Amino acid sequence: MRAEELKGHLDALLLAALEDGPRHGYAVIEALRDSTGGRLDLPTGTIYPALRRLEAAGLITGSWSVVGGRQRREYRLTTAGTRALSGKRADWRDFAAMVSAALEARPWPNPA
Amino acid sequence: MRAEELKGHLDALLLAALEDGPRHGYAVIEALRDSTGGRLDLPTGTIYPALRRLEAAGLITGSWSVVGGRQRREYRLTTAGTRALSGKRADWRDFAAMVSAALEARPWPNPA
DNA sequence: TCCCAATAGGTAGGAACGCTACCTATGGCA
DNA sequence: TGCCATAGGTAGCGTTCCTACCTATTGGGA
Repeated sequence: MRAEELKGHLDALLLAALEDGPRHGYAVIEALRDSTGGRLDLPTGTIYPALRRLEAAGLITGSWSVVGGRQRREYRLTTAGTRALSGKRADWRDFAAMVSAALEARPWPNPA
Repeated sequence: MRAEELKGHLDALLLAALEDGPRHGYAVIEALRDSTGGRLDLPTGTIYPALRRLEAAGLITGSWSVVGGRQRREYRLTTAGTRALSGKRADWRDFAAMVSAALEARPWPNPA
């Protein structure tokens, strides 16, 4: 599945992927792929700018490390990020309920 | 609720609002407001361009009429629009399931 | 030995889409 | 008379995600 429709929800997914421990960008991609059964396979050009955006917003912090000769930038949630995640989870539930209601609604229930 | 996160899903909502009969733009806004309990209150600057986009795509057709001295442009689903709606409903369900999975996932299930 | 795939990071530029802020017009009410 | 609700519309902006690139290391296969 393409992520064209993700607009506005990607941040929540990234924060959720970092919830259980620090990860570097490439591992975030794999985590999202795994947690969605392969349906969500995001390109690096989506992930890396998004992580920098979240870092600039103070929701995550990144630090460089070197593993096996390769540079890694590991990100972890900040306190603000943890708070933002729970807010975004609630937003998602509201949003999903709203869209489902509008999509499934019978607009002319013909009240008795 | 703002519709900032609607990107990509607005079309489905508009088509759904037209599913039970033709409506003009203003009535579409009211239908969405009603079917979501007032949570989704979209501005005209969102609705009118979107309806024209759907018309250009052949998913709805519009026709002018005059009601009470006011011009109205009534839109109705085309056959392609009906087909697109059921496709978009399925897309929404897949998308919602995917995001929910990723948001609620326990990425470290610590397999036995 | 050389090249490619996988892993890991990144940028530049563009397209899509919804929003804000406007504008026009009618009918009815204060 | 002026304003609000109804009804249609446009221009331009900002955000965000995508495509298409680029660099670099490690390890395996030809």
